[in-house]
Amino acid sequence: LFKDFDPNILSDIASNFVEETWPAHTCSNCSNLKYKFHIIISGRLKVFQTDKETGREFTLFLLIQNQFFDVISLVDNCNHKIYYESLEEVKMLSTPTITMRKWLKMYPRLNERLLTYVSQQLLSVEDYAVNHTLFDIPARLARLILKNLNHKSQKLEYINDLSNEEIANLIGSTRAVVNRHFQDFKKEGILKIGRKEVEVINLPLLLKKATNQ
Amino acid sequence: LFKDFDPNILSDIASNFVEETWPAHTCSNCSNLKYKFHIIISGRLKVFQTDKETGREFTLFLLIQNQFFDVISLVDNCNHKIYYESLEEVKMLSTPTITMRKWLKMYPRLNERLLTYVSQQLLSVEDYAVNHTLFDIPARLARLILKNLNHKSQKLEYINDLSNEEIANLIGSTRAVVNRHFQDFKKEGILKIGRKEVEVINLPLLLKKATNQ
DNA sequence: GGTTTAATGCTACTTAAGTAGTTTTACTTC
DNA sequence: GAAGTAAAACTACTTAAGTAGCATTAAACC
Repeated sequence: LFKDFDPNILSDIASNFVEETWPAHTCSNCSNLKYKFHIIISGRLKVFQTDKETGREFTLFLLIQNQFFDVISLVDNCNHKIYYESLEEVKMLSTPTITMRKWLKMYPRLNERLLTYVSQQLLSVEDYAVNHTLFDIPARLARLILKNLNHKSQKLEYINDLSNEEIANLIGSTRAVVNRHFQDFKKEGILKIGRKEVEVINLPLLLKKATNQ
Repeated sequence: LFKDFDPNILSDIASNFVEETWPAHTCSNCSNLKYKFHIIISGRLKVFQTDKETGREFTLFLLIQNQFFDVISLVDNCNHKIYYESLEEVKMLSTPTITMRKWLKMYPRLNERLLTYVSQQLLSVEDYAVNHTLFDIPARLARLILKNLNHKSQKLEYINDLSNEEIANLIGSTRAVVNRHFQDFKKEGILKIGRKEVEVINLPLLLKKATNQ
């Protein structure tokens, strides 16, 4: 975000950030964070929505190192009602929204970088929306796996240790349904599944699943 | 987008735009438009994805006056595979992507304005994703109506003349299902439905539907 | 004004996804 | 190594959404 900035400016900016540490499974909603901007240093932060009636959750993003939140709240008149939860201990830098807005005025290239970032988020949510609308759960599951697959190890990165429940939240389904299809994939020889661990055995078949055969 | 620009600069910019007119129901995919940036003057432009297998469509945006496309393609390394269709005659201004990128470098506040625009698009798609994941079709339909309701006339604006098919594309469903629930809403005294025309009769009941009772 | 076309309305059927509840497994912790 | 806990596996059931096909109505166009 602040790459190629003049060292003096950079140290001034840095002095306005404070380090925060959230222990694993810390929850927070937007209202507590409304007036701060955060940059993640380490750990994964789940950004989600929830329906109190049914208790169902939907994960919009899993933020990692060098990602920010909430960018939307930097933009005037944009209001974001959303929840956050750390999947493990998460370290981050934070600064008041007002300070960040001031820098946006002072250093125009920041806008450019945020534009890139928000555009990627847009593509990511678009992708989710399209998948959810046009594909069934086996296909969405296959696509999630493919998106996070390390082709060398044939294993998942970044989401490998998630429970069925969290996987379900990522594709907009429920634990039981995700598990059902994992079992099917196992029977069909597509996946090898350990506890919180997934390995791809038959990649061509998985690719076929990803497009509804 | 170019508000408050110096008149001289503005006329230079204007000279680099050409006017385009798409007749009603003109289709185009991204590959034809990859190297151009467009600003809509009049008419509605549907931005959608489609599954060739099933023929199902999903409408991401309905763009109107003063909206742009494709902003994503202005950002480096972002690639947008998407389709466009004019719902009626659409007039727009267009300029090469390269020119637009040049201006982004020259006039930093353009980045700021695009950031605002993309952020709103992000919120809009987020809203779609959350609705699709957490609510059933009656609720999504009710929410779509509420979002486009003119509270004075009790009628829909902007999407009032759309067919059941196009409504279905907006909430990620199919024509038959949308029609089924429209009939239910009619029977329950919530809506009065004419051909390509919707009027709200019982707003409290509609609000109740919007949250799954 | 009659014909064509498109949108809507309706019935019957199929199926995937969600739900509930229980059992089994494996990991953690003392 | 035993006890406790959380995740995963499995069975049975319910339901909403999608699909197919046709009938009806309204609009558009010669």
